[in-house]
Amino acid sequence: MTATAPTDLHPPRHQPVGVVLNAWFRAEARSLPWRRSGFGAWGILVSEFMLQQTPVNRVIPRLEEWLARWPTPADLAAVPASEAVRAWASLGYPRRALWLHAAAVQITEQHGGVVPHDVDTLLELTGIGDYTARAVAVFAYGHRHPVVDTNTRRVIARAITGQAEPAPPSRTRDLEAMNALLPPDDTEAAVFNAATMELGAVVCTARTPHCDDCPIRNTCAWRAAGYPVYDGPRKTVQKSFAGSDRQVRGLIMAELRSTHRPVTDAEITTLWPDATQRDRALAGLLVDGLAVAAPSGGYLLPD
DNA sequence: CAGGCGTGGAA
DNA sequence: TTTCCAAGCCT
Repeated sequence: MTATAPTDLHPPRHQPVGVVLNAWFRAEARSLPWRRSGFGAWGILVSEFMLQQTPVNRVIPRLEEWLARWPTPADLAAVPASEAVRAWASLGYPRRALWLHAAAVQITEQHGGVVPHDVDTLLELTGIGDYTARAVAVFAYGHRHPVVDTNTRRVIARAITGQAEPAPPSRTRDLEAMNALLPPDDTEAAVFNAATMELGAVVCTARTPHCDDCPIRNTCAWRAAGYPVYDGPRKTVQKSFAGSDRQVRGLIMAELRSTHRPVTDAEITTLWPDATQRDRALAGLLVDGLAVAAPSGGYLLPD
């Protein structure tokens, strides 16, 4: 064996993070439906709606069913919103089903049935915020923009800033931080956005990060600092689900999804013992458009 | 801008 | 058991 060359003793330490992460992503990324070539902008859009606050493994079966039934925005726009809410099943946050249906109508009526390309146009669609607009423009159409989600914020906080957790989200600051890391090439930038999210999802996870398996551990600022504990402001704690208005809303929605007939007040009464909370939950669903009063009495999913 | 909005799996 | 967390958005 020959002696190790000096260059091997001092490998490049500042290879752009994008180059390293993209190579890792191309070798290690999970195979997910929306990453298949030719998946289509509509499929990407539906997947992004479903993935808002809902884990990947729970989304996949609903997504496949959804796209088999409604392969284009016009297909979804042609059915009542109630069908979207039923197909949403128990993914949670059923307002998203309503918003996705509304977006399909907008796309069909205002954009010729084609999912818009531009971030600003996408932002005008119901239920699409800054993350989803950028995700669609980048992952469906290959445009070069920073895409920042909760995974991205955590990866940047650790690998770049050196903190265990990100500070509270700041749109301007977060986008600038990601923009500074974005590779110049459009395709590489899109892959980098996905790779950063993937790293946060499977390696640089919230609770027990797998730092030994991390492709950028050698340049990670958090690791270099000795993994300091987070000392910033705490995230607001969510009220427990049991006994919450959310739980009552969920029970009523499950009942509405279970039938095409009006659900009567008597049936709703059996779902939850506390009348005040029941009334509050039902009123909220009516305001949100997830339930409507049936002409003959009782309540239905919206048309 | 803080709070509300479902559901279920994992630690 | 309880708590945390999961590709956010809207008001």
